[in-house]
Amino acid sequence: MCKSTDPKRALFAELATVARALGHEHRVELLEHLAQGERSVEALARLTGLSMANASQHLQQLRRAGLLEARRDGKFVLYRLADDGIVQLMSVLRQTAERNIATVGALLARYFDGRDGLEPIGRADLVERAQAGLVTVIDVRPREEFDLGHVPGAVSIPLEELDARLEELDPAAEIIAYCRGAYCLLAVEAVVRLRAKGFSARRMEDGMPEWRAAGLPVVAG
Amino acid sequence: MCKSTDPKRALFAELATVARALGHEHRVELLEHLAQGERSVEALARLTGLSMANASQHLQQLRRAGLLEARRDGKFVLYRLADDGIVQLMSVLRQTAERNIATVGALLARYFDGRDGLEPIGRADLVERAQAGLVTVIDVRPREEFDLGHVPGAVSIPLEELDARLEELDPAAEIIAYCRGAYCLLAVEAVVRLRAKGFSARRMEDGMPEWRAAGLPVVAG
DNA sequence: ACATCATTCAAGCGATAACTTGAACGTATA
DNA sequence: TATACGTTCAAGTTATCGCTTGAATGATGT
Repeated sequence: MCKSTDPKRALFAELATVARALGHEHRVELLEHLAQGERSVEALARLTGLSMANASQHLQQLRRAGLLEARRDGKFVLYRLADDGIVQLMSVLRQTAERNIATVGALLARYFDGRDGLEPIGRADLVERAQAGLVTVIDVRPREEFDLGHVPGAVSIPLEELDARLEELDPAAEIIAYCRGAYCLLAVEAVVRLRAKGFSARRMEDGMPEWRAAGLPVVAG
Repeated sequence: MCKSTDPKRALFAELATVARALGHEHRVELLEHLAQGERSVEALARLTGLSMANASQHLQQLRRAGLLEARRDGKFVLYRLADDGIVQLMSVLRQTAERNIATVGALLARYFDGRDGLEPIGRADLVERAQAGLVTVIDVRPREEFDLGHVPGAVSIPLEELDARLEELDPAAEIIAYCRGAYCLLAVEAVVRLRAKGFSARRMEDGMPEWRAAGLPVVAG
């Protein structure tokens, strides 16, 4: 009667295939890094602590699911997200996990609320205040990620250099730190340190991938 | 230096747990049915063709991931989505799959474009034309799903009854059919049959879960 | 109390996934 | 051409998943 059974099942299977690709801790971490821009297998293996072979296999799995694309550049193979919408998928997945998993809520409470009492500043707010010269925006990611794209007007101060470069910062202005995204704690760490030195500091909501996904301007190089 | 490694990994693991719960064809299908409203294990097993024990295990897996909740009603255990946001998660997952998986595109082309040349009508459009009395809206899902909630003014004509009830339909009005969602082909089948009988018919975009998620009014009973 | 029915649990089997190791492939440099 | 290095492939081990079967649990009705 209804001929939909077969193709419907096939579609469910495709959805499941994409979901299964997201269903491993290491692949989520790889995607989180790739949300910053394209990376070589070696760089990803180093960032995640995986063996090359293992990272390569996970990356191929993600590519088979259509989430990643790869291109060759010299002796390197560079992977990148196949689509900007994948950032949105990760974001919705994160929201669901936040709402549904008690342990996530507990972790957030412990690592954000406990260490970073102030609310993060929204992106729209930030643009406004930056134009008014009220805030100094710092990018605390490694410099290579800064070079691949950053918030206009932001200063690159990787977390490692923060303590040594405090004199560059204006003690009168509020300092806004950002990093890779909602679950990247580099900016939280920066805020904690800056406050300990007497600065007024907050972190930006989310991070670079969400900024990019929101269609806001990005400066590279 | 950065103490984020441990909790960050834990968060990635939580995201992966939620994603893994979506990573099986049968669980996607169960969620698709549960997007219509709460269902007993027996009903879900019947709808999906799974054994009771198997369906039960998949449902428990979804519940452990925080996607479902269960309550007891007499001798039945009724499962429901833990959160309306899960519909959104499924929707984004579907969008990603559509963009990324060639086979999904091919399936859609074959089963939608091939059989249903006209574009589906949007929800806003539908509301407007229904108020103007220009269209007849029919709900081709099984009656039990209609009873749990349907578009205001819609007539329940399960697909099985369609051929027998053609005289109820106004040949002058355009007929809009809808069912469970983007991947439910009941409405497509209805449109094909109605056109074969000379009616002017289209399907509504998506289906009941998305209608509900869009905040549009729903009538029950 | 007993029978009934929906659901869950427990055990067992086959299949798949994750990780490691070592070798093979491709590209750049000496 | 030979070497080095990034990447991928292939094989093997361990662990987990999916499904079935049969028994156990929990609520209902006779």
